[in-house]
Amino acid sequence: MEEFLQVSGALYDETRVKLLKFLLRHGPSCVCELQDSFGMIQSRLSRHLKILKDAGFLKSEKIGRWTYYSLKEEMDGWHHCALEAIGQLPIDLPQVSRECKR
Amino acid sequence: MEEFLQVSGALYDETRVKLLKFLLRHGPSCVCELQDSFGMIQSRLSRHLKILKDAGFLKSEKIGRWTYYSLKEEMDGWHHCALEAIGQLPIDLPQVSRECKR
DNA sequence: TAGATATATCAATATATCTTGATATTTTGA
DNA sequence: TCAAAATATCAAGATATATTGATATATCTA
Repeated sequence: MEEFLQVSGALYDETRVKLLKFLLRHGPSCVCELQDSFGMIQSRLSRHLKILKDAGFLKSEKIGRWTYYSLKEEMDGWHHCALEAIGQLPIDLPQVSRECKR
Repeated sequence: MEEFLQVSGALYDETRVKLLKFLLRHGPSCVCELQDSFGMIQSRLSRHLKILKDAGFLKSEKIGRWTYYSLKEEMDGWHHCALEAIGQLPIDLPQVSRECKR
């Protein structure tokens, strides 16, 4: 039950749904890339990514000073179904923007 | 998006998940039956049923002075998948209790 | 018809979640 | 080695949601 609620909670936020859809479309992205694309302040973004990761939707990999977030490969039916539904939502995503200095 | 969030929000509450599972197992139930089974005060229960109904999980039928709630027959994939996940949750449900005087 | 039952809704309070700004940590490159 | 960049986390205030108790409405039955 606890895990089910954690997943539902992760999905109950427009920002997080958009992040999932963005990663679904554009693949692995570093935090600063998402930050620039969404025009979101860093602490807020970091928090939402953590929630999505803790709920089992994302994995992260640290490379140098960048952390790349992407969708987990292995997911159970419930997660998978959620992503499917999100993939079909008719919402506008921001353009990819990379102002981070690498 | 709005509807997706409404559904996620409806699922982000232990009480409501239990209600869905109860109705999944026991079929149509009147409010007082649920009230007695769950030992929940009436206003609280009524509120949660309304949220589940508004989110597209339940329908209600008024018969005499009773209102019966049950799962909607027609549901999209996202709703359906949620119910499937809930059906598999290993949680204890209350015994069916009918103290309402009919 | 009056009283009891079933249900819905509202107002007030309690609790949880989100946002922002500040701070801490790690890594890189000059 | 030091400063800047990338990221995470924490504290405080703002916002949303849940719970309770009170009240309103409709229906049944004596």
